[in-house]
Order: sequence, then C-alpha cells, then structure tokens
Amino acid sequence: MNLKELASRLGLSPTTVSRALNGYPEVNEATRERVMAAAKRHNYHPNTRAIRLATGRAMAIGHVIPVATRHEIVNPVFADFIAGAGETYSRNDYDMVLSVVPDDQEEAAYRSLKSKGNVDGVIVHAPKMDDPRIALLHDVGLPFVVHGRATGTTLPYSWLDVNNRRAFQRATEFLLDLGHTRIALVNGLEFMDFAIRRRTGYVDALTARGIAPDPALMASDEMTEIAGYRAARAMLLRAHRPTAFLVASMISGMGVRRALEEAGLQMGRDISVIIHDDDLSYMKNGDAVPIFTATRSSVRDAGRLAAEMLLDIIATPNPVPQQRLLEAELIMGQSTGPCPRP
Amino acid sequence: MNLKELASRLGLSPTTVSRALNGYPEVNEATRERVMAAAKRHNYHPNTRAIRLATGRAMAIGHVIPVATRHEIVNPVFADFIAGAGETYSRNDYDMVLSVVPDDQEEAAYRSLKSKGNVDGVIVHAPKMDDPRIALLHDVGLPFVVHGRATGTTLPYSWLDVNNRRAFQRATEFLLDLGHTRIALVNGLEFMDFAIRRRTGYVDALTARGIAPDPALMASDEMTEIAGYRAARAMLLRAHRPTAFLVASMISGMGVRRALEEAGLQMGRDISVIIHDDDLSYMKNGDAVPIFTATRSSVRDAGRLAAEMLLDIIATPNPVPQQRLLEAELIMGQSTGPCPRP
DNA sequence: AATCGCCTTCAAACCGCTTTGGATGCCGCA
DNA sequence: TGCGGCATCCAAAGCGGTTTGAAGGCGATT
Repeated sequence: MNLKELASRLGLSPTTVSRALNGYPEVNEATRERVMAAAKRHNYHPNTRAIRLATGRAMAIGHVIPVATRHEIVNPVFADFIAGAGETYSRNDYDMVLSVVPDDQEEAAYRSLKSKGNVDGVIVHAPKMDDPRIALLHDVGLPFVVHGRATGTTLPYSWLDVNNRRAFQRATEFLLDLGHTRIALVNGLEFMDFAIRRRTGYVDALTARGIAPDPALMASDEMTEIAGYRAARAMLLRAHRPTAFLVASMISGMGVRRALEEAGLQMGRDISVIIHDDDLSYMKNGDAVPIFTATRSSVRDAGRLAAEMLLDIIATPNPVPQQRLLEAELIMGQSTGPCPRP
Repeated sequence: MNLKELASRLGLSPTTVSRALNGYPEVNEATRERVMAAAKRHNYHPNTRAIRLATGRAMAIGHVIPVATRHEIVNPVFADFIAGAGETYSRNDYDMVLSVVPDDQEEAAYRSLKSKGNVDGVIVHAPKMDDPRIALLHDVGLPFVVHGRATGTTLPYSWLDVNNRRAFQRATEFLLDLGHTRIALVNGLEFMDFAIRRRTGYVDALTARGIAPDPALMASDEMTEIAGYRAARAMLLRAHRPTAFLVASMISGMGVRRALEEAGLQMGRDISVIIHDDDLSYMKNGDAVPIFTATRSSVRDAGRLAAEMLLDIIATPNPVPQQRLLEAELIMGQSTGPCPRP
C-alpha cells in the first residue's frame, strides 16, 4: 500500500492525501479525517526511503565508533549513552545509525556519512585534546554535538559535558577534610579530555591546601578492572602507601577494591575510595546504600540531552553553538572514612 | 556533485556513468576508467537515499533495543555484540540502525521497521522461552537472525548460539572432578533461554553423578554485580555453605567475589568459582593468567558471525534457515581448586 | 452582474539514482 | 552487398514520496 494507491482508493490526488497526513492547513477537515481513517484502515505507512529522497533529509543521526586499537569506545559507558540518545531519537522519529570503523578510518567515515547523505548530524564521542574531528566536521558541514569538550580547540562548537574538574576537586576536598593527605588518583587515559580535567580538579584541590601532588600517586590507564587493580596494587606496595583513592570509574573501582582486599585492607575503615559513577544500568553502585562514595552523573541522561541538543540544532535554520555543563553530585557510600591515625 | 552533473561533464548519459561505476559489463573499459577517474577527481559519492529508493533496498540492518523495565538489553554484552556486528556491516556497506523503544512497543517497532522500509532485516536479541517475536517476524516477512535460541518455538528460523548447556555441564563436571559436591549456581534470569539451558547443563551434570540439585543453591536474577553479591552472600550464610560457585557472567562474578572476600574466603583455595566469560573488551578476565576459571566464548565474534549470516540470508533469493552452534572453551584461571577437606 | 479572494483540490515537476528497451555503429561472414 | 551479432551508449520510465503552480467552486463585495 503506497500513497498513490491510497489516493486512488479515496478518489483523491496524492497531493491532497500527502498534505492531509502531514497536517498541512490547505485541506478540508472532513477530508483529512477521511484520509486519516483510510490510512489507518489500510495500514498505510509512508515509505521512509521515498520521504528521505523527496525531502533531502536523512532523518537519522550517526554515531561513529572506532575500534580495533588501544582505546576502544565500545564500553559500558558508551552503551548507556546510546540508550539515552536512542530514546530521544525514537521519540522524534529519527533513526540512530552506528558506524563501527577501524580507527584509522574514522575521518573517512565522517566524510562518507556526509557525502552519501546517510545522516543529518553526528554525535562526537570521547573527545581528546585538540581533537581534529571538530575542525573536520566544521568544514565538511555536518552538524554535530560533542559529548565532552576538546581543550585546545578554538573553533566554536556545541557540546554537553559533565563538570569533571569540579567533581574531582570536590571529591579531593572531601578526602582532605577527612584528614587524608596521601590521596592517589587512578585516572583514565590522559589524552582523553575528561581525564585531563579530572586531574586538574584533583591537583588544584591538593595545591590549594598546600599539598604537592605526588607523581607516584597518579596513574593513568584504560578504565578497566585489570588496569585499576594494577595501579592500586603498585601504589599499595610502596613504602608510603596512600590512605585514599580517587578512581575514574565503577569498573576501575572494582579492580582497586580487589587490590585492597588482596592487601587485607578494609574499604571505609583502613582506606578510603571515591569513584566516579556514570550510573550505568548494569553496573549500579549499590542501591539503597552505595558501595562506593562517588561523584555521580548519569551518562544515560547525558545521551538523552545531547541528542535533544543535536536535533534542535538540525531543526534550526541558522543555529548558534550550544553548550551545557552538567554538575555531578557527590554521594556518600561506605567506602570513605576518616584517615586512620598511624 | 550528483550523477547527472558528473555525466554531463563527461559528455555521457547518466545510464552509462551509473553502469561504469557499478561494474556492469556493457561499458567500454576505456570509458569506465575515464568515469572512475572523474568520479574520484570530483569526489563523487552516490546519494544513499536515492540508491535506496531506486533499488528498493534499505542497505541497513535493524537492532531493536527494548528499555525501561526490569530486564534491559542495554548491557556490556550487548555493546560488544554490536561492535562485532557493526564491523560486518561496515565491510559490506550496510548501515546499522538501532531502535531504542519502550519494551511494550517492541512489537510495533518491528512492524514499523518493516512497513516503513527502514531496514532489510533485523537481529533478534535475548530470546526468551516461546519468544513471540519469531512468529511475528515470520508473518511480517522481515528477514532475521536470532542471537540465541527460543525453546518452545516450532517455526524454523535462523539462529546463532553458544552451546550453553554443554558449557555449564562441562564446568560442573570439572568442579565435581575436583571433589566439590555442594556447587551453587548463580544464574541469569531464567525466562531467558540461555539461562534455562545453562541450568539444564548444571542439573544434568549433577544428576549424572547421583547428586540431587539443591534448590537452595540455585539463584536466578539479573546479571549485575549487586545481584551476584546478594545471591552469593545468602548462600554463604547457610549452615551448609557451598564449596563452589558457577556464575553466569563476569559482572555477577565480581559480586560473588565481593561476597566471598567479605566472608573471609579465598578464591581458589577455600572456595572455587567458575564464571561464563563473554570476553568483553572492557571486562577482560585477566590477561596472561585469567582471574576466573571460565567457560569462554567471544560475544563479539558472535556478533560478527550473526551479522554475516543475516546478510547472507538477505542476499539469497530463497533462503533456507541457517543454524550455527558455537562451543565455549573451558579456560583455567586462579579461582578453582580441589575441594578442601573439612 | 461582475469581480475578488478564499478554500480546496489537482497535475506535474522533482529528489538522484537504477534499469528497461531500444538505437547506433562496426565487424565478420555468407 | 546485405545482414546478423556484438559492443556501446542513451532516452525514458520508474522508485514513492513532497512541493510548486494553477485551477475550480463559491460566497462576499461593489
């Protein structure tokens, strides 16, 4: 059942039927109702491919996922972000298209998405310092929103980010207030923008209290269980071990916990831990009582909001770049306590 | 730059240019090269939307992701599957479209995908017992491949699955051989087909050795850290605690480990644990030496293979249902050992 | 009564590609 | 010399919608 057939059954022209269905004003209300009823009765759904060609819009948003090397976006955080963004797209009749490409072809992927007209815009994930993708998308002319920010980029662009610096600053201050002075940072890879900001927050808080950051207590690696475990273990073996840990993610946190337990240290009593909690659906930080004290910010909400921002930009004739900074909340769990006196 | 313009620049008809670019035989080789060169020079990429309308094919595969209730597909396992499938799609110039929908609208989502012509086929995730989606897709006429199987369904359909029953049977036998008799099962939700099969494997292995399965040692819940922790803790508090655990996933396994450590039990010495390891990129089970002894099967490979199967089915005129059963390997880690004599 | 303007509706062009059904020219062969 | 056959190329008709430009009908205004 297509438009032409539906129209002929109704004794109307395709023009009128199309307009009736799309809510244009120049059609009689009685006619519109007749058309709507017939469309429902015959289970008519306009062909997306035809709409796309006729309107010149793809009605789809792209997400490029580079794979196959050191840093992979394919992680639990990404899954939750996608879920949030996907909800927004569905509500607005947009498709979400994921392009999984070898990471040396990421740039080509964006260009191709644009020139072949597969999408109306993209969301840029995991921005790095001086991220080249921003300039690229700028001159390709593909609307985009960055999840995060890219330090060093001068071009104006739209982004949605969590205030990572402030979150880690507050967490550090909280530990300092508890009497901790040897606070370790188990950070993500520090070419990632958010990791840089987190470190800044941590360093700022320490220096504000007159404590010189100790490079031996600052690790930077992928946010996996293994990496968290390794970093924590190495630090615990040092002569002067830290009394508190600031950890980049729930998953790294599990690794840190493993190292602590292996060392016979009890979290919350012998040693304190604060993690950053993306509030992942499959990785909840406890329920009533959080396992870890944490800086929390739902990445799923971020996905929802970033998608809304992008759709808004696409719908606007001459859009101005939009920015939005979300604050993480500091939630109390069982993993922190006063620094034990030696 | 579109086909018509490119053609006129070349002094050729669009027909010939189209054929030259698509490798049809009825065009002079010299002409073809001239066309190819011009296409490259002018950076011509055919408009996907037009190709789709003209050919009647969507060149896209759909994945429907239901959200917002108890069981959510949005999990790390799903992310890895998607990554695998996405690689296959990219290689074959297909788009991957994800539909995130409230789970009471899942059926409508499939129907809409079909009637609006957004995709050429779909992959069905997380099949349940007597899964209604199989009959639905059958009569809607949308090609599909199921990741897993659906016990109770009589219709023929294509699927790709891991031999979950055998994997858990082997794992159980392995523990029995080590002298364990009180073996606990921390399973996924048992309306999920794979969870049913795993339980069957476990029960079969026990009964084959004359051991009656103890309902108190069989838990079934979501595969999260929390759920794993709760199930294990409850069992450890019983008078006759288990000496070994069989756990449904890496994440549940972390929860079980937390419970064990809380109870002061050392994995591999006081108590044995075997998990199922989907070999997730961000949830590696150790590296050189696995943390957990495990039944391992890469869900990413599964994604790759399932996608290949689907593309093959779509390309075949009168396809017959395809099946493929992957075997999990049993890998030795540090979490198992002989049953300690009391 | 003629004209104007609004409300409805329609025919046809268009989006950018594929594909069918010729058309043309050239060669070889009878 | 005439003709079949092959190699090339093209015009035009789709694909299934949207959108422009125009037209018919009718009440209101002059």
